[in-house]
Amino acid sequence: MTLTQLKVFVLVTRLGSVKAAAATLGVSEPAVSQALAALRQHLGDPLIVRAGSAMQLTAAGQRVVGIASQMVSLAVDAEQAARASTNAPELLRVVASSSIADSIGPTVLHSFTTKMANVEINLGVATAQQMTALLHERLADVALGPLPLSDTRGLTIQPLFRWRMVIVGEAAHRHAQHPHGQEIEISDLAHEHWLTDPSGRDPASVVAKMLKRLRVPDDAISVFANQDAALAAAAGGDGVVPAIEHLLVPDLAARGLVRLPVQGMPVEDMWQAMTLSADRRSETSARLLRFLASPDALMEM
Amino acid sequence: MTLTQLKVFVLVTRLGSVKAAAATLGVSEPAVSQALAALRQHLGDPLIVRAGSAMQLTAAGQRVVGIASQMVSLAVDAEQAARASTNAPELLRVVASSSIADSIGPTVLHSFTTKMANVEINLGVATAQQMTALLHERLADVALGPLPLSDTRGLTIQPLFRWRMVIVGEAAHRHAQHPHGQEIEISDLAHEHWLTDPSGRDPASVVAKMLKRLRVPDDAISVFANQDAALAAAAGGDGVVPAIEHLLVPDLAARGLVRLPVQGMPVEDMWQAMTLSADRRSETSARLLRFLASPDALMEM
DNA sequence: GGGGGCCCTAAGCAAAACCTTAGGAAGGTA
DNA sequence: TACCTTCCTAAGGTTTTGCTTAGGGCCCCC
Repeated sequence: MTLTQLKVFVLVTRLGSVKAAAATLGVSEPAVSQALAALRQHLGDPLIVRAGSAMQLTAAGQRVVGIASQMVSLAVDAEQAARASTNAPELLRVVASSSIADSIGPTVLHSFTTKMANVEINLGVATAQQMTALLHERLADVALGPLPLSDTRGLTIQPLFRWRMVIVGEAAHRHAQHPHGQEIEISDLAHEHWLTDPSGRDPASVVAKMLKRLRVPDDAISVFANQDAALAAAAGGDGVVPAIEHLLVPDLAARGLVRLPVQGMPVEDMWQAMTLSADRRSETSARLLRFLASPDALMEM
Repeated sequence: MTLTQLKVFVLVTRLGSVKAAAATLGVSEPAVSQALAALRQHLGDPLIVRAGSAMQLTAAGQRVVGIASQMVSLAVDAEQAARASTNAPELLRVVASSSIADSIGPTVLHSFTTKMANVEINLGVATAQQMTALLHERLADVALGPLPLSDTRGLTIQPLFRWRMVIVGEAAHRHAQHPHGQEIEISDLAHEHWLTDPSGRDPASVVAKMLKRLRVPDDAISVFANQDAALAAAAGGDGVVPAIEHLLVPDLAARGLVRLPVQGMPVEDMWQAMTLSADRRSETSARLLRFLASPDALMEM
């Protein structure tokens, strides 16, 4: 029984899937499956079994998962306690959606570290579902992203940043040719090829919700490392991009791109900052949230 | 950071010595020292340092040891929870002094398992100081032995068995020649060679206390695997044995041995049964203690 | 009944954990 | 000063973790 095995078990339980736990931990699926197998053998119980499409805890699993969760949490406590007692910088583990990690995240977090003495920030990328799991298991301290679809009980959620989604295509795009002032329907774009950053794969993101509403098939969606790469592909005529307005460079036209005049666009959405509920988060996490709500931080974003 | 490393750290802290922790875990001293070194490096703090003859926790060590202790305890909980949920026999880890483990321990514990359905007992040997550490860190459930010299706060202690110590030597021993009815002084035996079972090395035992009072040097004490082996050596004229009266076979004379007529002998002593305090011990541990206090168990012993 | 998604096992490998014996360093003690 | 106890490091070994890719089995859904 190792702490790694316990962490894996807890994550599989919370996410309801071996595959999701593997993605969250950034390892392959067999890695998770084997850690689970080792724990199962050690404890002499399957702990969690497939029940149709979901997974279900056994009786033993139910009792063990709470204990395992405490142990994972205490392991974090131990490391934090040691850091705090040795004047080592406090480590704040922040996870953010791909869009945020590629845009306002680094800037505003760096600004926070310069204001706060002796704090070190670690920024990772996750989906909204992963964020809730990572927060609950104390594997992350602060999460920045869209409002999760999953249960948010036990979390403190605070508005972070209001942004607007626009659709960008090549200047030569047929839908860019409409007479000035005339808008197209979003449904006209249902059969386009769509180019997104990794956030487009996050079911909680506005982009993914829109693509789902349009019933765009998976093979008509290409995921790029970031929005800029998607825009570069769009300039080559590969498709259209659901883009974050403030991330668009001013010289869009120079790159052969235009905002498509889609009705209802831009769509507004709000990114959120999340931590555990007030009594279970660290003081520094709370300070970061307060900073993110301050005018200073808003200016930076 | 592994659970093994945490267990080692907690034991070193409680026992105040790397050497003692190694003995308790049944491994070599470097094994403990290295586990500690790995944890020290991982947490970036020495955790516990030598301060003269004792060891002292650093600030970080003080904060970490409590967390580590909880983690070790939770690991035990997890295994017990899994066992309980799968109808596997509950495991009761009993440690006893060498004398008890070689005499009444196996008998009375076996009797308990037959009375209790689905309980498996694991019997180990430890000194009194080790017993308190093992109980506190939940590495043992019940301890049977002499009253510990160390702090017993947090423990429940219950009388187990009253026994009497006598001194046995070969029939040809010069002190066996005294006129009938005339006793010798115990101090007359200060320069004898003493043969004991491993309990003689436990500072909390009556035997060790007596040898210390007589200022018997270490090289005048030979430790045997059990009392019977010590008696066999005594029959060969190797020395005298501080023996447990009820463990003496009736045909002592046939083996060429006699009880030496020492003044003040036999000395009475009480073995104790110990667990964590009532609210922190398992129900089965409590049942074993109740059983050990019952007339049935007393009969067996 | 054929895909497709998800979980598992197999095989192979690198790294870490964990143990040993041998010997050095640092402290208290005679 | 010399010695002894205790802790640590060094060197070398086996075992366990933890990861990968490859592929088999099961279940749901069409």
